[in-house]
Amino acid sequence: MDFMITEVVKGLKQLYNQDVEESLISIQDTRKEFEGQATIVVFPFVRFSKKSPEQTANDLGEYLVANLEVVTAFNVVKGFLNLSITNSYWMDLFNTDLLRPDFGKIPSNGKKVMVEYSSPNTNKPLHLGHVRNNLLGYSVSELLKANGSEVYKVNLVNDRGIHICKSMLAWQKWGEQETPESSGLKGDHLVGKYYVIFDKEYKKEIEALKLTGQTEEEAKKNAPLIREAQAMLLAWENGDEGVISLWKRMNGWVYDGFAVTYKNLGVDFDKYYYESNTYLLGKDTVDEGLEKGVFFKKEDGSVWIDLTADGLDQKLVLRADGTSVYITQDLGTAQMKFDDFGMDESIYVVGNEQDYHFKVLFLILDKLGKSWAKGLYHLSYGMVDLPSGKMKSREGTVVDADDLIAEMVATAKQKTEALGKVDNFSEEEKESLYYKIGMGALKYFLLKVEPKKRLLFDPAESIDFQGNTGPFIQYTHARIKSLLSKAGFTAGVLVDNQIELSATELEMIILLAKYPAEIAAAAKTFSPASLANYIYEVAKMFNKFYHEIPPIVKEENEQLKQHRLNLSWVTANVIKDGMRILGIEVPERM
RNA sequence: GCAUCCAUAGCUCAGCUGGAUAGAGCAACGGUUUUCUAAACCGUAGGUCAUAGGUUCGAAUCCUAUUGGGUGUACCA
Repeated sequence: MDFMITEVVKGLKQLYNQDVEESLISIQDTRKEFEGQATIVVFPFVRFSKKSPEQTANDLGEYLVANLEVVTAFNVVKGFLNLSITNSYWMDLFNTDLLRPDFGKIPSNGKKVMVEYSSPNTNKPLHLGHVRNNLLGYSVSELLKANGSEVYKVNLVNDRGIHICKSMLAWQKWGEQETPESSGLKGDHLVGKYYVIFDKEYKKEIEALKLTGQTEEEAKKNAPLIREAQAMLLAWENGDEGVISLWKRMNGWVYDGFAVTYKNLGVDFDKYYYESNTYLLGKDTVDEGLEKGVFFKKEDGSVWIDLTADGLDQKLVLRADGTSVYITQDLGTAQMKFDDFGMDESIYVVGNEQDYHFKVLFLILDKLGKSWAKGLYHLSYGMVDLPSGKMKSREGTVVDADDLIAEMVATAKQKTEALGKVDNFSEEEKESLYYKIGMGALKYFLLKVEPKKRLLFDPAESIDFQGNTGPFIQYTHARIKSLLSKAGFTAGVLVDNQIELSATELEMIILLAKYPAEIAAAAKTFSPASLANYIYEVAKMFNKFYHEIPPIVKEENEQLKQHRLNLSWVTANVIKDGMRILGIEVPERM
């Protein structure tokens, strides 16, 4: 439609002798109730046309009909100029653009982007909140790749700290040498079990201390368990061999467990970073900031930054004893990541409870004069809520990722079997299909919602297989595949551009043609959700088309048959490719 | 208190840089299968876009205030 904008600019120049920015011209789809396919809003032009909106639209309409061959007619409704465009224009577009095997592939834009996501703690298994993070991180990565960027996916593992020591200590005390092998538990679940035990015992100690007259706060500080955990952390930092080897052993169990969950989720990483390696970073950056006068030192030796002029608070960046806080290592890690990859943009996929932290982090890096600071972006997403309230991992009231996956696959199995369409599938094919459908439902459900919005997850009712869902889209794809094979479709056969198009066929071409623009728009806003909703539109449109025309397989007019198959083929390609970006597989049959 | 995000149909969500009569799905009700997969399609019903102002030819969209909710405001990570 770019040629249309160019022509409108020329027309306005000729009609009213006015130069107009292209951005002032908005071309949109004509609403169904009116004649035409493209609509130009003329209100912005009346200022210089000095005529009524209707008259202005008429002038422009006449100009376009006279000067553009593809525009055959126009009508004016209020300030809206509706243009009728020849079918052959759309057919040419379809033939030369959409039918190309590489339709939807966007050439490289030369940008390097890092996406950091997942970032789990190694003291407990992954839960539903992590699932949202992982799916978002993975699909945003794929989205940016599809838009022509070079993407590095990294996972910064939080493998040290007091919370890790809690699991370790509890295992030491009550674990009786239990291992994943001896217990049959997945490694991350085993470790998580001891994290919960720690919390339970810790709470008991607090209650006991409160009975002796201590306040809640004192009791929390003085409980023997927490003191032991702190001592363990200190020993760890001092390189105590016993603690380190226990740490390695238990972390190993967790990684084995995570590997399984990641595989099931279909996510992967180009590089892992570990906080046990990065937690001392950032002190150089602090020195740098002091030199540049960005930071200042208080009498006690602690280092701060004053952000009150930016509407934020004073923020500690280094303790008086010289040890790091959270933001210290994030400053150092940001520098290290840039030194490693030299990326133009860096996306942090982290929940919205850390909005403030990242605001501060990016602001500090900018004040330090880091040229790359403007390429940093916090992809913030809302929490996943349950009808019963919040998930609390310490209390074990979470929706566990592995349980959820298993449940989804089981539901897919049950629903598929009830439909009785898989009788001629092998056992292996069945298992693979149930997995694809179950995960498709889960992934689509989580991804179709705008990241920054909170998401309500009702295990009993939320996951559906009808309507705007993953399986609906998968089903549409499978249906097209079945159609193409029954009809003996060959790709790459062009149909004469004079062929008659139905209203739905025309709508489909227009919708499908938007695919590359949809990818670009979704990439720009880091939002898989908009792409997900677009794919749904495509699938819905196909189903409508499929129902309102007679069976294609039996169509005797070869041109018509080939054209309808072409249309189906492009639809299937767009669905498959779009779903791939979302990290969702589409089966060939279901 | 301050900061920040959110509020659209009974429920879950769309609604692009302001554009025409605000759209889907689920749930409810009715219909469609001797023809390519009915996990589909068609129809009915369902709305004061939280409230009140403002800007504009035009506001769900932008601005201000108010209400309700989430999150943050740690020398935790």
